[in-house]
Amino acid sequence: MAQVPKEHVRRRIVGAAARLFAARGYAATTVASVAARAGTSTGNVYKYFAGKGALFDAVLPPAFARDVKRMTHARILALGSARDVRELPRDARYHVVAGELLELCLAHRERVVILLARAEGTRFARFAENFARALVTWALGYARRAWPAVTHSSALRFALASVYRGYLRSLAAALVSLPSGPRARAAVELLTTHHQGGLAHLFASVARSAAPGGLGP
Amino acid sequence: MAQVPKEHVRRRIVGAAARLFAARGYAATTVASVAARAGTSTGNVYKYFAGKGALFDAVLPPAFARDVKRMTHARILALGSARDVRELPRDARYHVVAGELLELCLAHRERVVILLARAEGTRFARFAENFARALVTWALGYARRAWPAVTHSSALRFALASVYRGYLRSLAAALVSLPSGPRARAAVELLTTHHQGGLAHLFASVARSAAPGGLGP
Amino acid sequence: MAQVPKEHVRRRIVGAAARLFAARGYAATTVASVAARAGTSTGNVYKYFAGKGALFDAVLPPAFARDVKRMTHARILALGSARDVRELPRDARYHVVAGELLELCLAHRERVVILLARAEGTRFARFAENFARALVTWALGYARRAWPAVTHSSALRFALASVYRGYLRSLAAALVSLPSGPRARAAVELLTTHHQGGLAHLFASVARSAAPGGLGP
Amino acid sequence: MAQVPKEHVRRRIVGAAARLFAARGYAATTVASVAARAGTSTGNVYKYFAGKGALFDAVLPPAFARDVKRMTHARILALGSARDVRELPRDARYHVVAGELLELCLAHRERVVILLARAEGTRFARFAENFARALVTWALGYARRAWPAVTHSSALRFALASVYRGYLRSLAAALVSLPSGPRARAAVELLTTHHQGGLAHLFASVARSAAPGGLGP
DNA sequence: AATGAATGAGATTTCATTCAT
DNA sequence: AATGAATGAAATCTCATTCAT
Repeated sequence: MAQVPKEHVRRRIVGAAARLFAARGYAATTVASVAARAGTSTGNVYKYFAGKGALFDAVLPPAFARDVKRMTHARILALGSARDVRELPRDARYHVVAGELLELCLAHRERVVILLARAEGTRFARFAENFARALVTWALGYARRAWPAVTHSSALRFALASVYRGYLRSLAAALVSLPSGPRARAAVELLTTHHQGGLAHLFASVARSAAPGGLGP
Repeated sequence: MAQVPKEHVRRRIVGAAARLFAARGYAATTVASVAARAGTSTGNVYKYFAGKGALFDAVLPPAFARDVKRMTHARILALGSARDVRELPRDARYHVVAGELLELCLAHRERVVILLARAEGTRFARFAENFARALVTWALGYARRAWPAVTHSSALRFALASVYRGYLRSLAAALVSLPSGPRARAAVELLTTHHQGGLAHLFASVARSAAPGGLGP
Repeated sequence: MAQVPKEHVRRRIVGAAARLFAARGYAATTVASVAARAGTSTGNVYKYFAGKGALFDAVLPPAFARDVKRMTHARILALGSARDVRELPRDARYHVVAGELLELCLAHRERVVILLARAEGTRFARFAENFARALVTWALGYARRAWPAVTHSSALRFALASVYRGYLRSLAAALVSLPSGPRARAAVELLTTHHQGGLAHLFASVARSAAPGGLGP
Repeated sequence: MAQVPKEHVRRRIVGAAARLFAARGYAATTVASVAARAGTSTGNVYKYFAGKGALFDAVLPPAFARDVKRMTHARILALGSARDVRELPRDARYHVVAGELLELCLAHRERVVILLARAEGTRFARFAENFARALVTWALGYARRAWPAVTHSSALRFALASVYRGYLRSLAAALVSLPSGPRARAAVELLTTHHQGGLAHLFASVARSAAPGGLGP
């Protein structure tokens, strides 16, 4: 009666792959280990997926990457020229967009980690890098509005790219390491506080044309 | 090849391995590619090193990891309870220690990158993670002195760990991507500005027991 | 599926297998593809046949191979010592036998193709080769009657074997490629004209003990 | 000292592959069996060839197929409108061209077999088919000159294609089965006698618009 | 000491065959 | 009887490691 590949098994395989890809990376994960964790045989994985690549596509559909990129851009645009999020009204578009992005990430923890940090060997190997570059452009656009005195050195571009990559990875790590929703949410808020506080301090620092100076540990 | 002194060949192999491990990661680097880049043969690599693992140990001696850890700890301790680095006198111990750490990283770019971001498949696979955990402990110790009102939730511990991992990775990326010393230095300063500004904002935010609020893009 | 009589399903499977074996060869045909084309499941194929080998036996029973061999031999014997088929009377035994062989081949196109050209991997892998060898013996027997001057060199034996293999394969190709009966018949006649004309020329040439000389492109 | 992959081993591998491909076909030959027959290991084959496909390319370079095609065409063109090769003078271009083609085939026995009959699974899978089609066109061009009364039915085209495929295969078989040069030469001459005699008979038969009639066994 | 050819274990993928439903 | 998911052996290919020269 099994006319269709059992959705149950399929989900187990995708789930096992997502966990292993997120933990060890795509290249370092063997199909055999995915099968074992999914409680099936290596050969059977190929009943459901044409190959390791197709399995990856099932774990991380290309559309997902586009969504993450689009929503992140939207969040930056929604800031307008506000220097501090707290200036914005409770019902500002920013809060809606930021909330949606957070929900997306919470709902797809492993995917986010894989996309941002474990995609070695896949078409997304350079995604985090390219994404960070896009974020820099968007962030500098924001800086032009909110901190007009900021000058755009190549070191600044580089630092911003790193900062964003780190922020993204941190979000990914929080999502995958904290299984409970509320704790993950709390961590994401703290990370965002740090990230945005750091950027404000960085832009202020650069705007003063002063030598940058640190504030903490 | 009797013209080439033994030590010279050894250094060439270690150098080639360092570059390739830093660029592609340990697991994705083949011994053959190391030999080719070092201008020797695969077989000869095994005359100098017992195996790929031993080659890795030569590239990244355990002592190096300890040094990075120790010096980073020293830098945090040297902050004392200063909330802003700019409060400290020009000749404060902090500046000495921070300078030394920076020099160490600049002098061993590839090692730092490998240690923090390309150690998949080696004994240091989890180093960055563990290191970040230690940093959290030290950072919370600092927070107790500088921001006594800060409470230690597990979400805070987690966020701090992520923040540090991101900071370390960013430093690593700057070191490996910016070959010129001055540009690397500039980027490292900007990254540190962001990092410390973010932490100050984070601790202040937590200390106010207020909901955390962002400041930037 | 209780509506479908057992024998009906069996025939569908054998038919699908025959078509696929003839088109791609035994080895290159998967049981799954046979099942799919037969409109049933792989598992069910094994309800009717013990394995892929048994399925092949059903498609091409050993008796069929014997029939082809016997009738071909009969056709040669029926020639007697006639050098040209046109010498024979309309109602000569030869015409009966040749007609029967043609009908057999037309009625079992796929089987003939498989037997002569697509049996790689089966017990009939060398059938065409052995058959051709037998044909050579029979043809030399005929030559002794019709062209007594012909001498039996090993090169002649070999050439005859090849000629027969080619002729058989050509028949097979005509049978499988030309679905319409009349066109297949026309092609078979042309092939036979070529084949017999070629043999007559060959024997005449050898009988003259002259260096063989060609006549066409 | 072994700066270059040993030509000796390379030749052994190519030789073993040529023999096995010719005997069993490309698809049915495993790399392991090639290695075993070459007296080396599976893995080592990949030191010399990028993969099974590259090994095939080494056994049968694409240029070889072009040569066979070109020279065969030249042989037909060199016939002009002669109905019988024996009409041509001893020093006619035809004899030169035919001799060259024969030498090529004798020098590359296995290649010819593989090209014409054992290329399943390679880019040459349909070579024999396409080649035969080209030969038909050339042969009909010749027929227009030498036998102007011949009409071109589709059955004739088909029969000619089969005849040529058979002829080519026969040549291939002669080349690979008869190790001694003189015997192979003798067989090839007999095959050509049969082939050309058959064609002459066939064209004459069609030209008479009479029902085709056979002449032999 | 140096070379690079050779080895063999392990990864991905295919498919004949089995088995639970 | 029928289904198609599951299995596992075998094929292609990669690469750390060894070995003859």
